[in-house]
Amino acid sequence: MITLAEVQAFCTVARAASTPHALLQAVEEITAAMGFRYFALVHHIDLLNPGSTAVRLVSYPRDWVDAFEEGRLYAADPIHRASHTTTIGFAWSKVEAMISLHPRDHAVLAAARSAGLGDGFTIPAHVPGEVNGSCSFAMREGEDLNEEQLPLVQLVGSFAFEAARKIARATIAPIAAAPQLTERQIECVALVARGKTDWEIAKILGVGAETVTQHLKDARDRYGVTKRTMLAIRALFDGAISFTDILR
Amino acid sequence: MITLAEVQAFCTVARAASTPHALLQAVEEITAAMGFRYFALVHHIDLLNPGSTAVRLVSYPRDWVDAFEEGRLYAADPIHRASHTTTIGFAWSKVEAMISLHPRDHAVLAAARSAGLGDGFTIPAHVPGEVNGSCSFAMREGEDLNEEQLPLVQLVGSFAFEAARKIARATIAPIAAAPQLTERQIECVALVARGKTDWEIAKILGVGAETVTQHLKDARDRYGVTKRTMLAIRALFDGAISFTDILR
DNA sequence: TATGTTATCCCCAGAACTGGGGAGGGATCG
DNA sequence: CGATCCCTCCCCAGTTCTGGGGATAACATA
Repeated sequence: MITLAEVQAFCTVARAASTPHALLQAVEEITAAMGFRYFALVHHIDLLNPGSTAVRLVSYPRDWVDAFEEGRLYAADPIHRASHTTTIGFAWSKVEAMISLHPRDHAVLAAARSAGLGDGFTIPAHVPGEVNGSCSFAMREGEDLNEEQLPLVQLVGSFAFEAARKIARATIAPIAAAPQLTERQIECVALVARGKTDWEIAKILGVGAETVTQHLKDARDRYGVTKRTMLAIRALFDGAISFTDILR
Repeated sequence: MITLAEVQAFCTVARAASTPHALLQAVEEITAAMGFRYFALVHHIDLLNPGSTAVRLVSYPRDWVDAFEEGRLYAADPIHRASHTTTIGFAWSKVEAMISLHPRDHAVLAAARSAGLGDGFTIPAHVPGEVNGSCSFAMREGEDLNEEQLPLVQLVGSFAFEAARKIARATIAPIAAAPQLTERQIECVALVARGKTDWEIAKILGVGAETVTQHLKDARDRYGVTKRTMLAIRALFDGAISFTDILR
């Protein structure tokens, strides 16, 4: 069982780390201290993309890393998907309660098990306008998570990710600087996201249809997209609109 | 100085809380136990919006809450802005190092101080596709933060926010059970979400354009929606596709 | 064997979106 | 006062979606 003091010490070391290697070492040490065997500290993007400068520190079994990359699973991994639905850490055994699993997802999880991964704990890391990431710690198969210390594991994960983010920040190209939409544009986009046509939006807002078309034209321009679908999704992604605005 | 055991106890209580009131009480207690005077657990959106189902638990000085709402500061608050740039908690005194402050921001901070707020600590809470949020704890003016326990404060903030999020979500009528899309349909929807036309998707998948149109027709039927924008957003919401698939 | 699901392809007509162009009024800020 | 931004409205041509109606073949399953 790790102590709070150890976590704080790790936090200090991680904050001071200026190279991926230094951070890797610190994370390796604390991973072992917490009783885990493996960890993965990653941004959820195409790991095969050669231009990628994202965060990536991994100590998973070689077999699994290979399978993961060759199968391009970074896009399909149910653990990653689950991490997009919460702000706090979660045990992998609880994933089924968080998202609905496709047969394909079960296959991914089975593949991970057969590569030697047991249960694990993943701490999500989201920053609006940046690619999402997470920090995961895993046991060998058959070993059990120590429920008691999961809060501390979450702290470690958060600090580790932030440290990695700080190191990589200079080189990561943001998806795009989030442009600011005007109030009217946001209202229109929110209604677009609810499947309304320009004409319907115009009726709802009490303006002419041409005006709505114009607002959406401007909004598309700001995001540099050409389709209203992309517009809605980009606005969703950086928080200009939210699911709670849309689904009621 | 609060202990880890107390944090864990709070976590259990918060997780079990089913009403805003129950959570409020728990947060109030632990706020005092941590040596803070005030807290604010909020989604960063228009607090005046009556239809809002957002998280909002606040115990700030009355003066400040009023000023905040009347001035519509939720959009401009530098603390909120700063919370959009990180994944871990930060002391308000460090905000200047995180974002550049306009004269207007200094005015906001000065207003907070004159309402009786001293230094504080804010834990960001982001979930892709939801409005951003944060959990803040504040001292009275003149009192100092206890640096030692900030990691634990961060844990409390995270757990509190997630609990509030869970409660807020439960009060919303649950969306119709997520229909399963076929693999091909999901591929098409993922590409729709990236702004592709049917013709482009057909080229990418190596099939006829009519086929793509058909897949999307079927997918729309399953979700019971009539617009591809809604289709993409619904698929995003229940995890059939993820931002990771889209923004790459 | 019958049934259901999935994936593939085809046609068409009307509705909706997109990207160009333009214009006037009001507010704010230096 | 000029510059800039925001909101409002208008026209047009071309592209794209959407909702109908079909079809065939492969595959699993009952």
